Amino acid sequence: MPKTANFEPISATGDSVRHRGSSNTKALLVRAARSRFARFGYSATKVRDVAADAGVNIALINRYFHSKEGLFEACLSRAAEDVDGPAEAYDDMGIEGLVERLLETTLDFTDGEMPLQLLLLQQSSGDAIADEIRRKTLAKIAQRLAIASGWDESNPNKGEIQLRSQLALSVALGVVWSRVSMGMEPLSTASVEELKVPLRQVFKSLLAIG
Amino acid sequence: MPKTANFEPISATGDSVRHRGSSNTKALLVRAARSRFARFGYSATKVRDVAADAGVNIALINRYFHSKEGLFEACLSRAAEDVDGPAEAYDDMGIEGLVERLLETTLDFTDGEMPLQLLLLQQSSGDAIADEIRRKTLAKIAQRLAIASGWDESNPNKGEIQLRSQLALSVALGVVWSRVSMGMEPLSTASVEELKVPLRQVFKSLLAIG
Amino acid sequence: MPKTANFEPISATGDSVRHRGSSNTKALLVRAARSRFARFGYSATKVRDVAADAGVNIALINRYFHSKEGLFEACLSRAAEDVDGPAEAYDDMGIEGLVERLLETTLDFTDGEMPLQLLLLQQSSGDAIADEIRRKTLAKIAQRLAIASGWDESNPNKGEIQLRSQLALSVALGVVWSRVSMGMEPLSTASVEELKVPLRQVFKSLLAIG
Amino acid sequence: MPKTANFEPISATGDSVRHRGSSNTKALLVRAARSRFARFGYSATKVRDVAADAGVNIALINRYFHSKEGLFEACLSRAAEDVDGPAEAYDDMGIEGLVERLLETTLDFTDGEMPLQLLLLQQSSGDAIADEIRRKTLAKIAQRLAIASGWDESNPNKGEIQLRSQLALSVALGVVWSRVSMGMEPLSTASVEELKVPLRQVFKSLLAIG
DNA sequence: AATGAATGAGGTTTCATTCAT
DNA sequence: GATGAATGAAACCTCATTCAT
Repeated sequence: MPKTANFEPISATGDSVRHRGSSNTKALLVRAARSRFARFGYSATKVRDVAADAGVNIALINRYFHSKEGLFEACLSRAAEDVDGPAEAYDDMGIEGLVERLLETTLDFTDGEMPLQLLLLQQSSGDAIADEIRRKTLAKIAQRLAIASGWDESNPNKGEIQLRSQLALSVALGVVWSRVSMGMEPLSTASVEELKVPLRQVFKSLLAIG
Repeated sequence: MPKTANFEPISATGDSVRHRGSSNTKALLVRAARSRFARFGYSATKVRDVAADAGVNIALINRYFHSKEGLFEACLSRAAEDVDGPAEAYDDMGIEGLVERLLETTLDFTDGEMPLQLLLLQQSSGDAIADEIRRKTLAKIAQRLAIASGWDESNPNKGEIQLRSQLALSVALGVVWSRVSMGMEPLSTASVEELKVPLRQVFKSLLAIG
Repeated sequence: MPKTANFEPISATGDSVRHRGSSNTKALLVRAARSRFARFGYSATKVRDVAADAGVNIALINRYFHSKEGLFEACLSRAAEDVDGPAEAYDDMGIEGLVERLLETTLDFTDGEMPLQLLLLQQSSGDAIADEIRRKTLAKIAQRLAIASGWDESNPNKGEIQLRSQLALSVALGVVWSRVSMGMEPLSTASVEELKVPLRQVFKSLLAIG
Repeated sequence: MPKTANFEPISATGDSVRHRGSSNTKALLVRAARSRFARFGYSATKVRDVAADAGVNIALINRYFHSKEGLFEACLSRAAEDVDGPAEAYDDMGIEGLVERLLETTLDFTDGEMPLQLLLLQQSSGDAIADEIRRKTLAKIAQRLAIASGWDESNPNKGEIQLRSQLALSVALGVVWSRVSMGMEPLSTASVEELKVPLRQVFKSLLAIG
């Protein structure tokens, strides 16, 4: 007997009136999908559940995104955009600001969206296009960390800086996974302040090359 | 239309002799299954592919492990055992030895099995029993790190030590994922020596509480 | 993996003005629908494509024809009417005129609508009502051929005449199908004159009972 | 309310025991599928009904034929083979024998399979590969008729002979359709003898060029 | 009257599992 | 004990139809 537990529905909104407005529906679907994709992975996520979470009819997923993979790519693109946004902001923030920003992204002491994005980037659909987006987005994040921490084409240490930036990103991914996806206790429910101190030290030791 | 890439078969053994002895078959299946479960996740793994990798008939999976979830649990148990083995060894190794051991586990400069085990522990089947094994195994690993780094029921810092141990484990998981599963470059192909230096510093800063 | 080719849109009219007057819209829809129904069959025809061909909103199909089957029946009725029109004309045309008329219908050397009508009559929707219309329309055509070629309640050969009339109709259907639907070459692009000679002989041999 | 009548199941065999033997199952499926494809068309045919007709589980269709289109292509290939079989036999039969053979194919006074094959060749799935098979098979049949009736690269009438052969094939297709698919009465239930006379004359007038 | 969003039924396909040899 | 065929549940997707502006 198949047993794959069917994660309980997470109703996004209570009302179930028709005709919510199409621009809104897409956003609702992407949000619901990202949450499931990020936490349960691509193949364990059922489009029916995503539609139920968003409170819309299942056929709208295909109407707007053409397929389950299209929906996944839309989530990834959103993630890529969200990461793209503050690109320039990185440039002149210095190591101190960079580390604080990475802490914020990892520990999410604002609205709770960024960790889901990071989690999502760890999920593969097996589709080549989606995997390319994932890879590029992660590479871009790492590259920004590298640039902000002194990477330069002419820098003799550029190789090491790149490596350390990818390690820093890996740390962020690992911590987010342990907290959000695995729910490791007490890590998951520890206060942001408790975690900031050791993590800040880790990020500094990786990104601040003397 | 992107096609969901169907991961190519990976023959576990070169020979394809029939009737290879039923005791051996189980081990072949577990090894093949662990590889797929760890890399592609539970639901993206097809038992037919596992059987093909192991070179055995698909029905044997159900005969030996009763179900796909049974096979997954068997893989997890193996992982737990592998981790259980040197339990006592941790006790008296001190911070230095502990860090070196964690480096070894993470960077895998021996036989390449440990990273797969860690990766496997990140995969959920959605099954309550299997998830409980995962959770407990991860908790046990973290707890050992904590004990080896000074945790004690009477230690006033025991909370912080526990937290830092879980962070160290999270770092290991994140790095293994980036290297093995994502194949982040150049991190993935960097030499162990290159990575040891920054990672050692990270683990030390987390586990050595002054 | 072969992809089910999605027949390209065929704009029925060049202009795409809105609010083109509801009376005209029905005719546009019927013309577009007949073309698709006749060439691709009932179930392979998508109402969305018909609406696109006609340049009108898809919901109008249901407003005007109540359902896809209603639209199909409307097409059939048009076909029946087109065939009904010159009914009386048949009566006194003699075998010679009859054969010439059948040649014209089959080879369509005027406006190109008749072959579509014949093709349409070969398509079934699976709906009982529509199928009854089809059957009756075909029977009526055959009966006219019979009457024009000497059929009479009191004619001792009336059975054979009816049979031969149905064979003649079958020949017309088969030739139209080969030319228009299958596009059999060089039959499809042969000149009317080339085809008239052998076909005339066929029709005569069937309808002129010595 | 959608009404597309669901053609009643046609049980091929009464018993419903398991494990019929795989080689047999494929044949059962092809036979059941050909019948439905030929009579109702590709898209009106539901694989579930085909499986039910064959008395086997629906999943076996995908196991053996990979997809609905694969099943359709298998049916077409069978038709092509069936037509290929007696190829050489055509060569030395002369016009008389050729006409008799065409009569047999059309009127089917043996086992009732050939008309279904001809009907099947009139059905399109919209798939390019399948359509190519159809086209080639029909072309091959026509070409054989042409050769048997005197076609030759050096024959000055070769163009006309080809055209007349395609017309003869069209006649056969039309008659089969009227009888088998439409069930035109009394044509459909007329005795073979009644139909042979007029049809023989038609085929002769088309294929015997003086 | 006309439109675009939303719906629900039903079709094809996948895949873990079980049966008989 | 081992195998390949067969099964059934459930997933994704399509499409005719209806609602609300």
